[in-house]
Amino acid sequence: MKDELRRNMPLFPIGIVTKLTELTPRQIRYYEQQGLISPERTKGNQRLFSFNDVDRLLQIKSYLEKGINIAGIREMLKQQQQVLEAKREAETAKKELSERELRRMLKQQIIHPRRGQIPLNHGELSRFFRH
DNA sequence: CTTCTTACA
DNA sequence: TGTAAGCA
Repeated sequence: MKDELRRNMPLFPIGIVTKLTELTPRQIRYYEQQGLISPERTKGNQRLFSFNDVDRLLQIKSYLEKGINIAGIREMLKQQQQVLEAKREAETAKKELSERELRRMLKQQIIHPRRGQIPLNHGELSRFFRH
């Protein structure tokens, strides 16, 4: 989950990206103008690309080689982004369910302590059920 | 020297 | 898309 931040860090100037992708600066700037990528800028207005930007450029390149036009690629990325969003939501829902399960089990343990188990005191209880 | 924008072929 | 000009 912390990887996402790393992948979105503005790191490389356009010169590095041209070597990484085999695309010309002209092409890269044009794709940005077409809304296919949104690299950050330095205080001096220079573009700084992230790993995600580079990956996306490589993706754009392969789509272009397969004969898909800019408009088509824009839609592909849009849909792909929606899929990722749905995935994140599903993941979040899953974790919330897990927490509810944990709470339920804790409550169960407090209400019906098993033999040999030390009951939780008030401090611990309030900590677990504060929310 | 690298990058940026703008304009033209 | 390539290239040139004039800046930063």
